[in-house]
Amino acid sequence: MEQHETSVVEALHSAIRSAGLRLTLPRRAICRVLAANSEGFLTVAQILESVEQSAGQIDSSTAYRTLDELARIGLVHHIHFGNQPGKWHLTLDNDHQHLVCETCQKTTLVPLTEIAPMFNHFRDTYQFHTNLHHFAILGHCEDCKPRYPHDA
Amino acid sequence: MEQHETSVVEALHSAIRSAGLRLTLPRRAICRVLAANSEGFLTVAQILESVEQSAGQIDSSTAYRTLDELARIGLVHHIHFGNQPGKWHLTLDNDHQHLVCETCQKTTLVPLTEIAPMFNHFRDTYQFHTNLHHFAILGHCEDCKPRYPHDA
DNA sequence: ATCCTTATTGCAGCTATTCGCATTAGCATA
DNA sequence: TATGCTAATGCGAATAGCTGCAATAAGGAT
Repeated sequence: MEQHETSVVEALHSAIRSAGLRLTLPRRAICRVLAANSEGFLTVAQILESVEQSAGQIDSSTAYRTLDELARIGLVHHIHFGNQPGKWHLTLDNDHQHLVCETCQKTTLVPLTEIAPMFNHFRDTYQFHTNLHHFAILGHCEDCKPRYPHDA
Repeated sequence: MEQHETSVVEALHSAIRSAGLRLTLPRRAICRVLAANSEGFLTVAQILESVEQSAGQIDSSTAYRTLDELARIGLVHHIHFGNQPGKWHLTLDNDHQHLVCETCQKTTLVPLTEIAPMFNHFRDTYQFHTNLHHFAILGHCEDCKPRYPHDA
């Protein structure tokens, strides 16, 4: 395992611990897989497969529950592209947001500073506290033309 | 059926026809149910139940496919609240966006004019065309305290 | 009114995801 | 290091949602 991966795993571990969650074997294994694929979006099936190779088998319900917890404490996103199974993605950096193309899944990072004004507006005007961790913005990139005019 | 509901149904019918889709019995039934609940968010299970009372039974796969088509031509949203089944909502008016509380599901409407600047920014800066129809903003209302500090 | 093309439907079966509950194992404390 | 509390796991079963395909029915053309 690379040095960088190791430090990502350690960061995840300490985040889990400081959120008051227990650091179990399945959770360690999932953290390792996520850290080894910090660039990509993984399905639960892919995560289970990877875990099985490095550690033992874990139950899929455990994976779903763990990923939900990690999302709740802000360590991962989950995104649905069209009708495909949901995908999970590390979000160690909390300083940007994702614009994801629903067609080609190209992801563009937007600094939080560019979108914070809108969320501050929601908070001040509507007393609504946006959950940035669960929040990814879907649409289309320039290359992937929408099928219907209204999709623009 | 109220006068208003009737006109909503007719608007849906003509939108379906002008999108090049066929106006079938199951689709008519689904339109009627949506129009009768234009304020709320309905699960597929609720839609099926309502349809069964007014018209005959329709298959759940037909409902899913019909709702997908309606979403594609911009007549409905679909939103997921946490881990609950997805919900569908009429969007005849395209002039607002939804802020949805993940805990109590209270929904706040925000005029599109208040959020358009951000999406225009995405378009101009990143060539990213946000899909407003599939897009709902999740978070927490003032009354539903987040369980973890970072959720604020 | 009938015919023809093909979009839609219903069915069967499958994948994805969730839930309840008894058992196990973190980890705080003694 | 041993003990106790309870969060988390694994299993089984249920629900949600999707897909392929043969049969059906919209709706344009005759």
